[in-house]
Amino acid sequence: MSTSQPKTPTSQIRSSTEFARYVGLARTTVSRVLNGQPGLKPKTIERVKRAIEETGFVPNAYALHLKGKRTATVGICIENLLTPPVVRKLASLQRLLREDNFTSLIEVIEPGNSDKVIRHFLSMRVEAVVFIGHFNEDDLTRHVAELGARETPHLVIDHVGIKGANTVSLDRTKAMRVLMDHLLDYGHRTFALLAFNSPARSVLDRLHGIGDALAARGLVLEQCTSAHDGVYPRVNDFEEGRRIARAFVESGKVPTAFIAVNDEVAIGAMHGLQEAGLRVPQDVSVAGFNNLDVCLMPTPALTSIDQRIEETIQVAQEVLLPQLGQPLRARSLVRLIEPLLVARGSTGPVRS
Amino acid sequence: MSTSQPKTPTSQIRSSTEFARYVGLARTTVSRVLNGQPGLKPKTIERVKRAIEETGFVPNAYALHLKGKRTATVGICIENLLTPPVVRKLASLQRLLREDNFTSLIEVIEPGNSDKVIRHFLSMRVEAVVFIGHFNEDDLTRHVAELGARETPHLVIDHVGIKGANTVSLDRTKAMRVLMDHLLDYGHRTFALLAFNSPARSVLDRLHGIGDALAARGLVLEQCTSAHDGVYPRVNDFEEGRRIARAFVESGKVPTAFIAVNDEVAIGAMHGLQEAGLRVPQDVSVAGFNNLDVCLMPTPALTSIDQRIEETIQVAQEVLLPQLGQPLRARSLVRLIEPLLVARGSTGPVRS
DNA sequence: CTGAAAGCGCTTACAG
DNA sequence: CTGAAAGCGCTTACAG
Repeated sequence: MSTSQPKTPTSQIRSSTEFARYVGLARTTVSRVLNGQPGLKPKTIERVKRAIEETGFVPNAYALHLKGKRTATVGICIENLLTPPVVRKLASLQRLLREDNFTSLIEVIEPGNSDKVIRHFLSMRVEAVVFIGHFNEDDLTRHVAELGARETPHLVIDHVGIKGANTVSLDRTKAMRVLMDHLLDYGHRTFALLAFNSPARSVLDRLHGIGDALAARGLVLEQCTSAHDGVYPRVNDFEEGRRIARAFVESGKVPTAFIAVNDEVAIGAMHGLQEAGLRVPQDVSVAGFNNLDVCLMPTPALTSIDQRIEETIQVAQEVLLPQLGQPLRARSLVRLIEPLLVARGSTGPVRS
Repeated sequence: MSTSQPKTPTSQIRSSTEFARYVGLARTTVSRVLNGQPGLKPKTIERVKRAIEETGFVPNAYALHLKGKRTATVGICIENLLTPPVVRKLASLQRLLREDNFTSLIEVIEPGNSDKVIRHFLSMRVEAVVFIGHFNEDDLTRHVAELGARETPHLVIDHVGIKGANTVSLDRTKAMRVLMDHLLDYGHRTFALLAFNSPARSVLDRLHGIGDALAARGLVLEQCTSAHDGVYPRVNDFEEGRRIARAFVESGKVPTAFIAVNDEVAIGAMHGLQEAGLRVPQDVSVAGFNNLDVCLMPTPALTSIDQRIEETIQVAQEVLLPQLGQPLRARSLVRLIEPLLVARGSTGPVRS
């Protein structure tokens, strides 16, 4: 019976009872082998191992966890907009969790489904919930409170300003201060803001950073900056950047520095400006945000802000893992990640 | 007791027993309300509903499924390389599954971890497994066979040629035939192949398509095409495209049409060619693959092949859902998706 | 070193 | 319309 037909797992065996009968041992013994407990005869272990290969038996996770085993599961909510930075954060986090033998449950939060997702996570008895990206602030605040009441740890990545939330985020305000200082040092005093017309907290924080940097030099945001942002939904960020750049050119008032909400808009704008005969960076400087691969493509390459995603996720892990299975910490914790300015050819001294 | 303090869920309640005691009903009754079974007094239903709000009680999914409820879970394996098309397929599929009240378990397959992932899926008693992208062919074949032996349905998206696998994929061979016909009709007879130096089945299929299209006009692949592909690992596809384009220019033998493995390489190449003083499409035509947003960015915009991802996922759903909970179908099924050529300014008639 | 018994949190016949 | 009992597939004391 236990000879050699290892190729076709007998799919009949569905429970440890059947499996134990197949091996000819008590369920208890089998369970102990499966869990690597000490004090088993090598021969017994060998028998069970071989039977697993023969039958392809996989224990039922639902019974395991019902019986008190940790679920070792973390629920991850990600925002609707699957931009490269969000995907990279998700992938990095999942990898780190898996290295610690945690499974992740991943759900995209869309308008109106966040309660359902959280309930699902709770029913799966996740040991923590992580939010990556930007969400409806009220929903998020409510979920954070509910998780707290259930003593389930949570972590909010990227969305700052949520009451009571443990947060890890790029310091977006500082990011823009750093970028502005870079441009101000080059002598720029007039700035085009491209596609910053969003009420999202992440964008507002960045506008604050811009304002702070200007204020530090005695300048006023409203006087130094201008915008021609579209009001329609953006279909393609590249196109949008080009469109806005053109609007500046046509208006006849072209600032010396263009600051875009992201790299795609920046590159679109750069193309728009170059098509209008302006030279980058001799006539205008252009800067993006996120430091995507695409930054290396235009000529000159695009100056951008790197989110340091690996570092963000590293910190996320350091903050999250110690909380799992522990009594909930009383005070919430906010960690900000230092932005990294990657200066390339698209920004330079203002023409005198 | 059941007055009004709805804000603070009493996190103590962790089981239906405790919950039933709280409401003052039998567990059976509570269970029936939770499952929406008929024949309950409205007042009873009301009582339970209110208690749920008061306590925030969420039933334990592990007990539910152990007791025989369907897990309504699908395992999704995605390839390591999280390119935009892969992410879009994943997101679309998960959305469709959720609309049918299926939960998805998502795991990235990395070299050597696929067995572990499949075991995890099996232990979670998934009702099907979906593979998105390209994987080690032997692993994939083995997993497909194992799932079959366990009567668990599966679906392979994108990876054609797996024995016994239910497959939905873009017809990559045809995609290249269509693109080649487009270029051949324009009079092109010399072709640069950019970054097709991969042994992946998806790339080989595309090379076959190129060969077929040439053969149909009495031309021979080896005589019409040339390559300067790098042997190093690619860090940045844009840079790689530019580098390869430069190699062609420096070699002094510049084909009239450049066909790239993807949009990023194509755009990099286009920039490289333009920087060398060649005009697109007057001097050279350039074509990409995937029809990403970035295609609209260069001047002229990039001709590309659209994978019709929504259609792919739609078919995936139509093929997969009917299999769930059904006896396993004997013959495997292969569906190919028609590619869509999106001709833009980067391709044009060959200079006479 | 191995086995029989209890119990995790649910649902589902089966009685009342 | 509601309740007591059995059982899903495991693990963990507790005996032998």
